[in-house]
Amino acid sequence: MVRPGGRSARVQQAVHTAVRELQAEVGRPELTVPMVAARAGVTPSTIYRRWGDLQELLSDVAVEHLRPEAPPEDHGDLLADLRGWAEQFLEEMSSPAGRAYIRDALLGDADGDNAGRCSAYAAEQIAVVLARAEERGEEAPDVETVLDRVVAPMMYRILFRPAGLTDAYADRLAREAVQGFGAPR
Amino acid sequence: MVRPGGRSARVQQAVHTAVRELQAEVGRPELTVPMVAARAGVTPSTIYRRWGDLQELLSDVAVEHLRPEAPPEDHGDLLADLRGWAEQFLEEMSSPAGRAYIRDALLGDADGDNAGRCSAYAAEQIAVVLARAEERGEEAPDVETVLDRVVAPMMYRILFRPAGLTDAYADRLAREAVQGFGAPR
DNA sequence: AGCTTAAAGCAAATCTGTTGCATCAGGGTC
DNA sequence: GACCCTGATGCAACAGATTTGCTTTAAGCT
Repeated sequence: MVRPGGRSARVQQAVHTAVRELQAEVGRPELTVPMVAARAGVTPSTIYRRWGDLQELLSDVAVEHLRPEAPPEDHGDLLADLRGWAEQFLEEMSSPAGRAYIRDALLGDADGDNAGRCSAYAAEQIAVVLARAEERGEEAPDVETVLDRVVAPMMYRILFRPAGLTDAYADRLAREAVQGFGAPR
Repeated sequence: MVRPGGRSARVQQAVHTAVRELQAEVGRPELTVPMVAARAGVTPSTIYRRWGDLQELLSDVAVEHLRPEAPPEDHGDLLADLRGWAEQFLEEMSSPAGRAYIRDALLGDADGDNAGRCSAYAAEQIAVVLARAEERGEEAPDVETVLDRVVAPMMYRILFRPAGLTDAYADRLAREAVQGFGAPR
């Protein structure tokens, strides 16, 4: 059972904080479970029991970093909203830090839970953009289409070919997703 | 320097074989470097020195698994070729084993070399399909477009939402990539 | 207030990962 | 074909990480 206000919650909080601080201070490659435990004021075995190993812990922390902090900006029309969102997404995710978080999130995640959560974050943001478009009376593709046409290509290139990713690329994907959505099949 | 016929090559071979055998026998979560070393008739320090850690070793082995074994089948036209290739790709990659290999290839790979190699394999196969289409006089998109429209969506879903991936999905992506390529922008 | 139980602390034992030094096998040179 | 040079491997000792059984703590419930 999860006891939200209790000691477990405090421990989780302390451990997460310790991971973030130490990542910044000593760098991820130097991180060890005992080091995190010491900083969090906890014994290593607690961490091993709760998280299994360092990778799962890092995965947890990474997912928190990847959670969007604010809804996407409203630029007045679908294309502009989607372009803005895609540009920002690409910029954040393709940075060395962003790529590290994505890798960590995927890595310590045998069941795919954390990966699914990341995708859900993106889907939520896109859903907001599309809902606004609907309200304005614009024709809009559905979330799945935008995932396929915009998010997937960016993520694929971030993971598999991390060179030459520019705003222009994000723009083009957004444009093609919106304009092509009603195009002939 | 790599000495292809020498001891290094034999060691590499023995270690790779040991990894594959042990993955099948005890499962990947139980794998350890000392275990692999013992099976390969090698000391652990050799592995640590050559590969750094288990993840990099697994990454190496995974990339070999992901190398295509034969050129894509020729079905007589672009759409059929692409559909066939996409279906097969999705089937192989979305299986639990396939996903494990992809994850391993991506994750034990600080510099992104192995990930790049995976993408290059896919790009080669697609280039073959597209070159055939050109020879037949068919209009064909370029490789990058197919990566964006077909490979990226499949890979994104394999990694981030590993549920409900069917042949029909691969079909649809292939169809949209081919028919939409000349569509209005 | 007292009881129940999941989670945390503690400590011993085990195994993984690291490192310095000696040895060995290939490849190149004469 | 015998001889050195280079880099990779073996060995062994060590440091540190991970596991595990048992005890203790504290949150939630009656």
